[in-house]
Amino acid sequence: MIITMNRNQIDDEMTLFSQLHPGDYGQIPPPPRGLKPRRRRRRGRGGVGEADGVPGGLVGMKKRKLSDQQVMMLEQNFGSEHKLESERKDRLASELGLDPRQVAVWFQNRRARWKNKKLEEEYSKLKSLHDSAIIEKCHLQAEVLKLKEQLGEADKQIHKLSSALEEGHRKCREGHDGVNGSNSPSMTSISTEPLSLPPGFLGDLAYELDDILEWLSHYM
DNA sequence: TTGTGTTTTATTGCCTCC
DNA sequence: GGAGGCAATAAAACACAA
Repeated sequence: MIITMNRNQIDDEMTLFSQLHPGDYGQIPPPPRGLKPRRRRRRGRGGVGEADGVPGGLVGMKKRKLSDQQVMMLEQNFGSEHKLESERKDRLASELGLDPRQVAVWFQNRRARWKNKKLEEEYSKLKSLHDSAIIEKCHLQAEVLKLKEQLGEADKQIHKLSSALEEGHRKCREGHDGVNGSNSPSMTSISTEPLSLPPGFLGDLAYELDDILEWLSHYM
């Protein structure tokens, strides 16, 4: 898997990584103060073939792949400890018939690979967390929508109810103002009958409304 | 065989720590 | 100031499709 990132992304990842793995060997150094643009280095295969001044004594050495045996041994050592003290480096080098510098370089590159792998793992972990958070968010949004619809419906019913109450009230007043007699509408005509609330729709509120209606029929 | 992409080995330049 | 670490990068080695 190839991840292409620009410098800023990499820096962000590094920061994240160092936060997630504070104890890991690779303490990411703080951003260099007054970061100078890196000087483009000159190359020239002269490095390897130079007669002198080449660190590690790789003079005249052609770049050569390490044998499976050597790699296995190095991997074993890396597995037990990612850091390489100079004593171990020299011992390993002589055991494997390599230059100590080669051993150091191998560890260097191996640490870099290990770090990249860790980063990729961390990335996939965070990505799956992010994905499930997105899904959860969708569910919650759908739920909010549903609840809003229910709320609108409840508002309508409440409106209906209060209109019915008002109507009852009005009729009641008319009854009182007119002749006390047979044609006065009784409070029992105020009924919640036309209100077809879904069962359990208003919950406890429905009981309260019944109480209110009863109370009104008593005192009006 | 050859072009192309990936991996591995090695170098360079900079930084930190002792 | 030197040793050692790291990022960036070059270049050899390797894998593999066309």
